Amino acid sequence: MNTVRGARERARIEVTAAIKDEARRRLAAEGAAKLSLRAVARELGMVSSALYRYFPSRDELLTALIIDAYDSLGAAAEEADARALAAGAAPRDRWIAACEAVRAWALEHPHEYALVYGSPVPGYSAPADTIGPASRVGNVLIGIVRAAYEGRGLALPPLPSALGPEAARMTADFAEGLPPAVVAALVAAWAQLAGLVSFELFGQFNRVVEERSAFFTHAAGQLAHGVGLPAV
Amino acid sequence: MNTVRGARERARIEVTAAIKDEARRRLAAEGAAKLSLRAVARELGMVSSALYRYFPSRDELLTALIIDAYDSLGAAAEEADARALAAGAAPRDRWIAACEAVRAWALEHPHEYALVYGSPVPGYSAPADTIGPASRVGNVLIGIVRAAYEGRGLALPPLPSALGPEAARMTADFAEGLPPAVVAALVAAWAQLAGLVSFELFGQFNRVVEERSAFFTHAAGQLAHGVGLPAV
DNA sequence: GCAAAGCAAGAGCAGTGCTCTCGAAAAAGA
DNA sequence: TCTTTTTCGAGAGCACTGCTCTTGCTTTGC
Repeated sequence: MNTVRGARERARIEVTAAIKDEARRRLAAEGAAKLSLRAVARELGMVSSALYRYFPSRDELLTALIIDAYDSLGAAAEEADARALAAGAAPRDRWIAACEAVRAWALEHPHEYALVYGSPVPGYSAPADTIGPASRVGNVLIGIVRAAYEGRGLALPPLPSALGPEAARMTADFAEGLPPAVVAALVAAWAQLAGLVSFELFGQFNRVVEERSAFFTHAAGQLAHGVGLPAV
Repeated sequence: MNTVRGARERARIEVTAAIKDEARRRLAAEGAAKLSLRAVARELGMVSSALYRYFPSRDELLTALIIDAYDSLGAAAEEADARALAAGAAPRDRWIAACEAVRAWALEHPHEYALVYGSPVPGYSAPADTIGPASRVGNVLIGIVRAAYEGRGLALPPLPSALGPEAARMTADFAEGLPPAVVAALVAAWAQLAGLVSFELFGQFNRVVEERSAFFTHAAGQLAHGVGLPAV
């Protein structure tokens, strides 16, 4: 099923890719709000109605870009962790490396980051095709913590009883084998990481934090501590 | 300067308020992306060009809504903290109360929250009139930590030396008297709080966290611990 | 009482997302 | 190989957007 049938099918794949590329270019230049199908079509030398053969609506185009962005961000985190692992880094340093990779990717692709972690029109529920790519960053973090845990265990204060069942469910769902308290801390740390990156990217740190890079590294270390990663 | 001069000035104030109210209504109903000046004008029985006498552009209208949202959110946090304080709550419980007030406000006004803490078109720098209202929530958090510090001091691990000058500058800028390590942790916690709320609001916790409320309270407690607030 | 300023209305421009129809080209079936 | 079906690009068109400019009317300040 991997073979491309005919010239038509091949052309379709190429045109679809060209549309996404051009859309990504315009996204990087002007942001999601000003991304217009007509402008993309114009730049590609086609008429706007022709574009609807490839994407049924502007939102569908954006969804495609979102999936690609999740994948790109996830890959960046995975690669950074793999590099740290190959260099023999301790779990805490792998964690920080992964966090810094997320931040670096976000700074390089601010509008794409905003697309995935900014405000996706509250109330909007992401289509199912996004949930796989969306979890890649989370999985990297889980993997790091799991490696640390399997090495020598992790010391974390016990969960309040109100959260016991919920943490157990989360553990069963996507982090089997880890202590529930660690999983709960992990999910929170994931959200907090995004908060740090978003604040820097969206200007909330203007006039507040100047040494962004050093500050972020320190905060990432705090997050590592929060999920129980030992300082050494 | 508080007296309203004539009927014209009074009318101007009323119309301006009516425009903002209607815009807020449409914002809550459909989100910022679909907020249209023409629709607001239509609903108010005026023609779209008339609206430009009150707001020079759509972005200016949104900026006005942003300022109001910051103020409303800040007031909610301040009130929650004042209530907790009046009830004799310990700093940690005041902290959690303030965090929960932020979350509750966000859940009640999702689109307005998205307007201020979502993606404000990266690269856009907030106009100066927003920085006052924007810092109200931060000031609440600072006040709580300050009360705890002045009571009995706070134990926090020392800062890495790379962050010393930056933390000292932040301390001098908006949290005079607190230990720099606490101020750095405070700023990070503020961003992390927003990350937690944003993730819940923007659907990132779909299929991940179910018991949102209990989870948030637990995470807020972790944040309190991170800034050094004692558990008792 | 009168000139100046403030205001609403309307027309108009350039742009948008999206739909529909039509003719040409490619693919599939006979 | 010839015919039918599917796929595609182009163009016109609809309803909408932000925004500007001009035209009169009303309120204000002198």
